[in-house]
Order: sequence, then C-alpha cells, then structure tokens
Amino acid sequence: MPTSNAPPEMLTLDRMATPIGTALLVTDEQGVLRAFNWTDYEPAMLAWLGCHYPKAKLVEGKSPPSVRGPFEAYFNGDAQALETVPWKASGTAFQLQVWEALCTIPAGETLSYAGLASRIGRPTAVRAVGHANGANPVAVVVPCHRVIGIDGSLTGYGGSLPRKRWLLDLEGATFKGQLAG
Amino acid sequence: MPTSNAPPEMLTLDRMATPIGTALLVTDEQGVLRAFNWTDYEPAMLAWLGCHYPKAKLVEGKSPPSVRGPFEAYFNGDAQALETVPWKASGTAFQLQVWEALCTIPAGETLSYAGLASRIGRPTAVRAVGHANGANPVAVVVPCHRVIGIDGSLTGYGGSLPRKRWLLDLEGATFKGQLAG
DNA sequence: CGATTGATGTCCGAAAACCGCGAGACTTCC
DNA sequence: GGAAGTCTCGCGGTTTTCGGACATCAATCG
Repeated sequence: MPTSNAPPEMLTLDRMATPIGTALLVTDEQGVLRAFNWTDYEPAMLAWLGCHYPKAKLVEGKSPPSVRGPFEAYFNGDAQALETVPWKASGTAFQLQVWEALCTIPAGETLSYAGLASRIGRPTAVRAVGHANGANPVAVVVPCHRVIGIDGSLTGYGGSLPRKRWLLDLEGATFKGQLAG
Repeated sequence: MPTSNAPPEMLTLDRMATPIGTALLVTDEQGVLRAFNWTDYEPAMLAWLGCHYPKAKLVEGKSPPSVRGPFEAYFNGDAQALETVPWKASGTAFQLQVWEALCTIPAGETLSYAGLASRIGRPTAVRAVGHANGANPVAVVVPCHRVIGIDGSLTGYGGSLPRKRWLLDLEGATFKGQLAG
C-alpha cells in the first residue's frame, strides 16, 4: 500500500465531549490524526491548519473508530489507549525530533524539559525544547503534557494548566501542587 | 478546459543557442514559459526555480514548438515573434502589475522607468519599478529590456548591458550610446 | 537565598539596507 | 552660454537583519 507523503486534500473535523471541554479531532483521508485541540482554541487551530495544509478542504464529520475509539477509552480512564492512534505532524526537523521523543514518555510518568533536551542529544537546548513542545499540533496523543519543570511544577501548557493537571491525574502521574489523597 | 492554477509538478529545461549566448527555456506541463535566462546565470536560475516551485521536478528536454518556434524566429530577426508565447510568472502583486505593463511596450519602442511607473498609476514608485523589473523571471518575452533611463541611456540589465543593447538593436529601437549607422 | 546571566531554536515584528531612478543644484570644459 | 558630467537626496517595494519573547535550567555572585 503506497502511503503518500503528499499533503492531505481533505481533512475531517470531529467534535468530542470530554470532562475538560469539547475536543477537536482533525483526521486526514487515511484516518491519521493531524491536529488535536479544544474548542476554546478553535480559531487558532483553524488558522494553523490553513497555514500548514493550505490546499486541504476541511469538512465536519466523524473521525474513524480507530481514532475516536481510543480517545473515548482514554477519557474513560484508559491511560494507554492513545498509544495506538496514528498521527502525523508538520514542523521543522528539530520539532519533529522533539515530538517523537515525547512519545517515549510512558503514561503515568513525567520528564523535565532538561531531561527531554538530553534525550534528543542536545542537553543545552532546553528553552528550544520547551518552545517546540508548545508547537505540538497533536496534543495529548503526543504527550507534551508529561513534560514538567525540573522541580516537579507544571510550568506551562498550551491547553491551560488545569487541563495539564487533569491529564496527569488521569494518568496517575505525580507532580508538585497535586491534591493530596 | 480547466486550467489549473496549482504550481507545476514538472518543468522542462531546454537549451537554445543564440547570437548572444546559450539560452535556457523552462516550460511547464502545459507548455507555458515559466523562466528564461542565459547559461551564465544558470545557478541563479536553478535556485530561483527551487525557491518558487519547490515541488517541481526539473528535467532536461525540448520545449514545445509553440515556445521554441517563436524564440528561433525572434533571434532570426522577427522582433514581434515572442508576443504569442504563453508565460506565467510567480511574484508579488506589485511585480505582476509591473510585468504586465511591460508587455504593453511594443517591439522597437522603449519607455523610461518613470514612464512605466506612471503607467501603472504609481508615478513616484520609480525605483521600486526598477527593482521589480529586475526580478522578471521570463526575460525577453516580458520585455524588461525595453525600459531605459529617462535620458535614453541603458542604465542596467540583469542579463548584462551588451545583451540589452543587442536586443534593442534587433528590435530597431533607438537609444543613447547606439552605434551610428 | 534572591537576582542575574548564558545557552538554544523558532517565530514575529520593526527597522534598516538595498537598488536596473530621476530631479535639481553645481561644476567643468570648451 | 551651454552641454555634459557629478553629487545629493527622496522615492517605495522587497529583502535582510536584528532583537525580543518564549511552556527552562544551572551556574554565579552578592
């Protein structure tokens, strides 16, 4: 099966209710996840899509079960469910390197920005890693929320810190500022 | 016939001997001229192609007769021959405006930079017009060589001044510094 | 212990430089 | 005189450069 590297011609936008807001799932013709976000960032996401996939038509519709299913399982508490979701991201070589490294952090664990920087062989590029982290278009599936400050504090998250806290709680990770019990 | 506005996927590079050097003709799948230059600027032209048509594959081959024929006629002395050659250029709105205005200068005539600026409705944008003139990717067909200083001197030409002089001579234009007779 | 600084990739906006010009003021040299 | 050259400056789109801001962290210095 010849997997095309050409940019997608059509993208499907699905909406899914979650405990932390309505999620937006964007998949291509092959059912590969191309973008993920929450509705409060919908304009920004649409702009990003227009910039990175200028020729793609965006239509509303359901994502395939191979994508939608794992998301439903995840938000029902199955922290590993998203590992099977196929994704493809558009970015610079450095960003792709960071995003792939993110996927090596298992659910339930966390890593510091410095640790992530070391893991891609550039121990000093800490801030650059943080920036690349924030540019991740397929949040949650590429688990940028598992990166926290070296002292265990949550520092930042594009989808708002409460969501980062909620996701890490669901995955059973430990971090600073966590509610006791 | 649906004429696609999409960037070309394949470009054909042809070489043609002329009295002023070997010319490079670049045409797309529809036989539309996309670039023209001389071999002494080949690296620069290839770089330009790579920048403006990043996805196009460049192959050596003959241009279609609808392009090659007029060029041969032109260099044999038929000054009007190139008016039928289809061309398409990639540039800013301002540049496109300048390049189309250039095509209103008939063979055998010249126009000053200031005159060209007035003709597009921006009488003070003289240097900008000169700059856009120099960025013309389809030289000779879009006759940027017919623009000269207000005092009749040749000023500049991307393909070197001797070529500008030769082209204007072929077209029967008058200008400063012309050989008597 | 608090404040400061340096390293790093990417993006973005502002600012400056670049010119295939032309007009006007001056100088030169018959 | 005056024709032709030189200098200076303003013009404006494009390109290049530069500086700051960041989802950080460790080292340094009072």
